[in-house]
Amino acid sequence: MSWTDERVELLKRMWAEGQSASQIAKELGGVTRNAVIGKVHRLGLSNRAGDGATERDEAPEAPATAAARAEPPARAAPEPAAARPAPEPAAARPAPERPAVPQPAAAAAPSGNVTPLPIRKAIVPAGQPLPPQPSINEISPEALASVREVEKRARKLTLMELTERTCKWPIGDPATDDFWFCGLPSLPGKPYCEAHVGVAFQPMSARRDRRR
DNA sequence: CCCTGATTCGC
DNA sequence: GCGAATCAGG
Repeated sequence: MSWTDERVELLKRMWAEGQSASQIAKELGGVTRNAVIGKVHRLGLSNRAGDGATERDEAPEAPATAAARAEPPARAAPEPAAARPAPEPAAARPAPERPAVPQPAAAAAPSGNVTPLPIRKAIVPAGQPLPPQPSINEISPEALASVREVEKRARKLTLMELTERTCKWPIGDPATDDFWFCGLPSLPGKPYCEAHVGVAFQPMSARRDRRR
């Protein structure tokens, strides 16, 4: 692959957006992250400060990583400060036969149907109606216990920190600050860690049997 | 280990 | 100009 105008343009765009070299390489295809970095330097783009405004003396310390900047988006209503009692992380979640839950970017976790959550009733992700929500009793007690335990050790990653090898199980309420992704090592080829795979993927028969 | 960007240097 | 190898770091 060569650096065609289009590819260079895409590179510039993504780099400006704060995408990492490896992400850009993946997107472009046919090049490694090294190639991307090399190109970035040759193009003189290495200083990701973006504009050239004011930046004299002293590096901005935290160069505003992608993760840092990507955090805030999903806030619907401002909800004037006010002391919001910390909602405890919902423990139980949907357990669809096929993974209907987080799908990387769209990950708008349906808030657990276990904890009512104060104030914020429940922000429906928007768009289509939610898929049938499996009730808590459709999940085996063992899996549930395992999940509760594991979530205490979650790495609490933000959306942007997820990779192909991190568990993408959402924890907490996306409408509050108590929201993150599990982030523990995911099972090879699976989107979740062992514990979360346990509640995400279940044989239909097992679910039916447990159902009330 | 996973990941990041920076630099070097033979091609 | 290109990018693998390497370095330095989180």
